[in-house]
Amino acid sequence: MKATIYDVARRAQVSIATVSRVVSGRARVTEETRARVLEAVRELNYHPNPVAQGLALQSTRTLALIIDHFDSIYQAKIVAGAETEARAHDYHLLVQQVADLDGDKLRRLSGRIDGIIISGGASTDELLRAATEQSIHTVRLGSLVPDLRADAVVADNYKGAYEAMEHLIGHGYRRIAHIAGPESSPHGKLRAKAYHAALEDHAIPQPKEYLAHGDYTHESGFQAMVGLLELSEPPDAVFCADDLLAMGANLAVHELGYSVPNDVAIVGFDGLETGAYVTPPLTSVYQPIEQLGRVAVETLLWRMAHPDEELRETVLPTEIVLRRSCGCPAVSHVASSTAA
Amino acid sequence: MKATIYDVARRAQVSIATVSRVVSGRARVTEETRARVLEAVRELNYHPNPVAQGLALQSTRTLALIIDHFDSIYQAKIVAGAETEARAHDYHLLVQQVADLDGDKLRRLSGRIDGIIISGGASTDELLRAATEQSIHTVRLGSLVPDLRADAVVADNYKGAYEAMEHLIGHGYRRIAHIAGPESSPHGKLRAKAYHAALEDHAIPQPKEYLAHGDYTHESGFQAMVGLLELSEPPDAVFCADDLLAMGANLAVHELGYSVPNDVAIVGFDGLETGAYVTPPLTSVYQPIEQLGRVAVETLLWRMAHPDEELRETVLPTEIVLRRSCGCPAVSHVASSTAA
DNA sequence: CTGAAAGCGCTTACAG
DNA sequence: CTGAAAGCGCTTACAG
Repeated sequence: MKATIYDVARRAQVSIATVSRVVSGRARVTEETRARVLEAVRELNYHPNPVAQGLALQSTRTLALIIDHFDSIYQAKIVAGAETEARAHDYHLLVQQVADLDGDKLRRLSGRIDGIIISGGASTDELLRAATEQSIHTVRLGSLVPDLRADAVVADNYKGAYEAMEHLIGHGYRRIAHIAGPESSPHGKLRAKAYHAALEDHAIPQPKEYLAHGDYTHESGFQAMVGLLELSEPPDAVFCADDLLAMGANLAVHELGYSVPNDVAIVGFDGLETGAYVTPPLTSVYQPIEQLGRVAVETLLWRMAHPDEELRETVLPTEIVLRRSCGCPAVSHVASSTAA
Repeated sequence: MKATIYDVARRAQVSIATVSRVVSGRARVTEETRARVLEAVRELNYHPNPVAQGLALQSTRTLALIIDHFDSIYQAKIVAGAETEARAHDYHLLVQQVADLDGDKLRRLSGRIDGIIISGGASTDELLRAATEQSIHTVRLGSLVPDLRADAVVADNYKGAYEAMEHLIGHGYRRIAHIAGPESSPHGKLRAKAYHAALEDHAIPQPKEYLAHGDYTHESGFQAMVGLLELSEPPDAVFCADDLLAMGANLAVHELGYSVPNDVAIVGFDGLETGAYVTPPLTSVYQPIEQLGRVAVETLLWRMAHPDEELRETVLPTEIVLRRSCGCPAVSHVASSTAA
């Protein structure tokens, strides 16, 4: 029922080679034959079978996006950006949830894709070696890693976090705690590093108890904050490694009868829209998540076209969004954001 | 560099047919040859090329998930569920953002997938006709539609919304408003219908001004609530078509100097975890979003195996999660939820 | 049980 | 410019 290139050739009285040429536009064809072929194509509603093309061309025109778990708005936005950019270039996007991608899993996937975008944490040394061997181009959602043959796309985690800290310090807070991400998070590590550096640079003490850990969930932020508030000298400000932690922390402050930002100020990271709707609206470091997905695809496509260029790392700027949880007297929950 | 079936055959001293047989396990082979082939497979690290298999078998073992835009936690969870289930059956998942999928776009996709899961709103009459013509199996994330040849997977929107209304009525509220979803949302329509029915059944007046509309964003919920509060007789409770609307509405109440739930109670829909972390924690109708994605894939796979069975609609139950925005005196932001 | 061969639907040197 | 043919890497009747 589905027309093939043979059907078109027969109807247009030409060979399949000619049909292929006019459909692909990759070679000169007489205007007259071309018209005949096009006519047949339309009549039969012919569309080349992409699988057959894939076999002949050794290219699938599909990319894979690999992230350990698709369960938060972050992943949704990465997918949104990546799919949009892929589609703009006539590529398709496959998604896969794999935390521990290895050479073997990669090999099973490799036949159906031309390249992969992989969440920073899962792109291990072994994996990249395997990818290289199978000549699968790879871009990391994360920083460049020495000796790993993978381009990188990442937000400026360190700088963003540092600015958040300077903002808190500027408000006059001097007992600043940090609820960090899990140990396994490369981004989290950079944000924690900036936390320490900013305090150090401003000669502000940083007691060990002021460093707590969560796993990027609301509840872990809640728990961490409870711990912080039970300290004999609780912090007067907390910088959280992401907005979910910050929202959890914020509720904990309320639950224990304190107030944000009067008793303790809070700043998050990600700049999620939802942060504008908690009480008080959450100050946060915005990172362009959807754009990260878009640029990752862009980079991958570029790499596929230029296999021998040197590694490229794209660092996207962050921007602090001032709302009220930091102590700023904002006019409205939306108007005060500096980000577009 | 990548081993093909020919390489394996040569090494094992058999024909490619035999290699295919042992690798696929679809036919009897002497234990001895089988061992030789397996040995060669291992040595060469052979994995069949899925594209070639796809061409030969006329099946790609990949499914497409089509939703207009991947930008909220809802879509992330659908992807999570769908990909998990697909992977469990050795299928892959392609995602695509298309609001107005039509026969033509479908045809371009059809060569690379065996079936599609499509967001309710986009599965029009025309589309389904096209899908049927191309014998592409389709499952709707939404209700069954008369005369449309597509299985359906959906949460019990009507019942969930009705229960939410009864809960508010049980609290004693009598001026209950509704912030509905956009006109284009099938789910939204059902929730609005339940709103009206519950009031009707309890002989509670429902002034026109109490029906507002949003587009499932925080900000539209905020604006709608502002409008409601400016009424000469503002509502004392508001049922929102989703949690984002509810969070926006909640902030609006605070911004205008009122209190939730004392001045106006709020109930949302979706039961997002994040709703537990606003102030006050949001009562909501939980729907198993990830499971919707999982069951959609399950249904699609079942349909592919049983093309002639009659249409199937799976309705998943919702469950009201009592937190504090409705007026319930909850012990903790988490402990009071009735949902697991 | 095993192999030779055709077929899945394309693309692209190679001739003419 | 156009066609015949080989090739992409598999699967599966059909013989033997």
